[in-house]
Amino acid sequence: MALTVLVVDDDFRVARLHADIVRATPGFAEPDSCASVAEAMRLAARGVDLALVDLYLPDGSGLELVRSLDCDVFVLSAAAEAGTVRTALSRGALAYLVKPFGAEALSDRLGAYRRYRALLDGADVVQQDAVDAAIRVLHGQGAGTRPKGHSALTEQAVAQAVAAAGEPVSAAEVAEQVGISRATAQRYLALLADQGRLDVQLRYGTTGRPEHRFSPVRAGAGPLS
Amino acid sequence: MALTVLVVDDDFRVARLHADIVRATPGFAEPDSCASVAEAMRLAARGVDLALVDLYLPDGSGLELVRSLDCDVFVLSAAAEAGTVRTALSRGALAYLVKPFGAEALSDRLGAYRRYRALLDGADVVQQDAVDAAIRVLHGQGAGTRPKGHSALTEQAVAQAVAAAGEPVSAAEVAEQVGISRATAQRYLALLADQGRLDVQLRYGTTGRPEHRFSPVRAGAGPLS
DNA sequence: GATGCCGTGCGCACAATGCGCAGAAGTCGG
DNA sequence: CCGACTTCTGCGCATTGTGCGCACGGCATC
Repeated sequence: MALTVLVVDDDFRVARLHADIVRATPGFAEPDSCASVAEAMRLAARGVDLALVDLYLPDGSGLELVRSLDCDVFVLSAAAEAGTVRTALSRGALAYLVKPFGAEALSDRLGAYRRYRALLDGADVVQQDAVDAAIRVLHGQGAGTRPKGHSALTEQAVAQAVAAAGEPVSAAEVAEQVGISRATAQRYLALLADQGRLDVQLRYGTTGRPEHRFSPVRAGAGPLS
Repeated sequence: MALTVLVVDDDFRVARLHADIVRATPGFAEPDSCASVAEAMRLAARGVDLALVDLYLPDGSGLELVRSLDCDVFVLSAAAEAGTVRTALSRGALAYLVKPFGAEALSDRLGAYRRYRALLDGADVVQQDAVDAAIRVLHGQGAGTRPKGHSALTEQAVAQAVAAAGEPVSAAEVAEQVGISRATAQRYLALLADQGRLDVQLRYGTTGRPEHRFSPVRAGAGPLS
């Protein structure tokens, strides 16, 4: 039985992006989308397995919605205050993704959620082992499969350097920032771009090969220019 | 700052047992106890970090209490129906322990909760990797007992060597300090890092695989004992 | 004394990095 | 339009460190 998902985001482009990811993930039905607390409550009342909730909503608090919904919830939000994260988890969010994130990050967690449901739905009564296993499945290696020659720590450092830069940066600049070689920075930046997590622009105007400049993919609120 | 805990169980013997476990776990204040939903709401309103909630309560549903409480919640219950587990987690339970369980099971999870709080309280704004790390600390390996092939004495010696170093250290340095092999030091350091007790940095700059360097996790506001 | 389990060390496969360079991808001038 | 030149990217290879399977010693149990 395919799992039903409701995408709750007031930016229709973002909602569509997330719906596309759900659609592309095996085991999930065609997702619904809506843009407000009121509409989310109405659609969820029809029965839905999982809601993907942005915390910034026009008619109320996403955090309050997390508490009010009777279905499972993932929070997908640009809000990265530690207190917000804790409150969301405390109110029942089973996952918290900080925007911007790559399609694979969400897809992986959807896959993990499906396995979590399979473990708990497969039995009427569970032992402690099964409870622990289900929770671990849900929260296990959520990071995407990484090719050989790439380390999780270096990938994080590179992604953070780009995010912190506030403007497009070159491989050389990231290399200096992180303390790695230009070639290694280049490899990671290319990987992140391939995963859809970074945008690439070319800087023309000087002699020689144009420089690749990298910036975070914008999936947050506000119009894209 | 010691974390405050409220034990909610209508069996006073069980409540006392759980309170004793909390009392015996470092980093927690003298716990409060109560035996009903009404009393739990009243005591929690004064501010409490964590409630340990039994689902069978005389004046109402423990599951409803989980949703209503504004603090973090662990469910400790003999109720082992899969649907109940899912509902509890969906309503915000950060952990679910099926009665009867050993003192160590609860004590380990309290320790994991403390590290989870330290990770999230230690920063105003967090990155995705910090969110993931905090969740892993709460639900991952760190939540359980020590795996096979690890001794408490060695673990302690390794942790002390890192604490005493005053700067990030490599596995080879810890091995030399403690008098164990590099591979064994590596195993313990990796475990402690997975448990959220140590930070890992990579030392770049030479050809070959970068060296993992370990240091104590920077605690959040207030000293952890 | 035999057996099984636990924790450790050993040794090695391989993961992840930097180096250096070939060549890709531009600009510029004739 | 084309060749020369510049600047940058991508990649093969050597290097260094990690992670893991397995053997072994010690100890507890029968």
